[in-house]
Amino acid sequence: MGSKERIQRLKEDTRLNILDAALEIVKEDGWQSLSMRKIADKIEYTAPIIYEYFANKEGILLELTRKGYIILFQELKAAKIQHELPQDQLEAMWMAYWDFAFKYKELYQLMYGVDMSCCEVMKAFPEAEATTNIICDTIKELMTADPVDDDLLCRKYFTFWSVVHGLISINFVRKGTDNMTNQHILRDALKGIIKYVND
Amino acid sequence: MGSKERIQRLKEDTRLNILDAALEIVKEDGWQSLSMRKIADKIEYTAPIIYEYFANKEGILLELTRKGYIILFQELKAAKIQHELPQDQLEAMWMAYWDFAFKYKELYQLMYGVDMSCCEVMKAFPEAEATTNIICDTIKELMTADPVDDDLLCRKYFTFWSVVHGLISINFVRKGTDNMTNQHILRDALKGIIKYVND
DNA sequence: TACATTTGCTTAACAGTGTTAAATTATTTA
DNA sequence: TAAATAATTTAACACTGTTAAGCAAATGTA
Repeated sequence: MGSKERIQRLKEDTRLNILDAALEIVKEDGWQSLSMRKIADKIEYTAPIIYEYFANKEGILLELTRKGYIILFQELKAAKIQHELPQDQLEAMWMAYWDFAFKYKELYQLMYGVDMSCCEVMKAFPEAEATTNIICDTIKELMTADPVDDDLLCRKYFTFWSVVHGLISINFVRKGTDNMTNQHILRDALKGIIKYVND
Repeated sequence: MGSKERIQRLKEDTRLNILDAALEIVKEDGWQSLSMRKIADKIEYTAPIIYEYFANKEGILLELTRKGYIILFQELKAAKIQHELPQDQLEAMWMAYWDFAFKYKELYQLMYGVDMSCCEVMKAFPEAEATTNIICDTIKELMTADPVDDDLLCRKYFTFWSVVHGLISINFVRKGTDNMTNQHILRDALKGIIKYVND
């Protein structure tokens, strides 16, 4: 009677199907177009069964947000271990962050969109904190002061984040500008901040 | 028979009332909560009459966006004329931009929100272009090369914008951090960019 | 003044949204 | 096979934006 586990596996399957379907719809027609009935259509069920897998629509969005942070963290990690020096690691990680934003545009919009309640998400998800930490750790290594001022570290992280996020936002909004130019701006800006990380 | 004009004035009045009501609702409960029926309630009418003043809901949002750009431009102008040197003007203008974002938080969200179709708005509104121009003009004055490379100018403007917008986004999301600290970060970052505007 | 016309506004309706409760069907258990 | 349980759907509610039809009051015309 291992059918219990088989059923459990099937349920886990449709749970993932729901998330996949949701992301697919968003990729096709944007976040605004996402609806419970459309998801149900895609997985060939009716809307109410989704509520057996998620508390509500926000539950789905939250899970996708979590998924986004997990992917982002992996990409940051992969970028980091390819370099030795902290300054190189830092640059590589922010470039990876940049790449993530465009490779998983929809997830990035969900994670950092103005309309979303990122504030609560940050606290709720260890995954979100992990991405912050892996970067802050590297900045810390780069800072010469001992002990490192946590407040200053935080400010440095914000400076990085704002520059990169700002550039990404600009790119989402103004699709006209070619990606190469902006990547150039980004790299220049990063080098500048890294250079003056101790001031 | 000046009643024609009186009626015209009344119509213009309710048009403005609709915009005011919309903004008020958003201030109270956020953009997500804004609905045609709520607007109608506030101006003591029923929903369909709104369509006599605006094509649809997006028409209202577009008009509010326009309003936002008009205000922003005025604030930038006011900041600019209080200084002589271009570098001081530039810093003052970006600080004014920062202040605008928080003073008119809802309008800023509408103007630069990720979900909005800013791309078309930028082209459609002369008001949006005016704000870009007043800043670009000042950057131009600061650039020593003659003739100024338009592409480089554009990149410089983007650098500024991304830093400021990024910091503002962070502040909207992480309300915990105190405003003073971030304003300090902003001023530092601005001075840095201004210093290295010719490289 | 009496009738016709236009205007202002509302009610009703449609298609869509998220969500819940009841009804139904299928599956498993005894 | 009958009872119990699980899986799934249908129906409904309260919303959303938006449109068409209807009504009532103001206006123009004779």
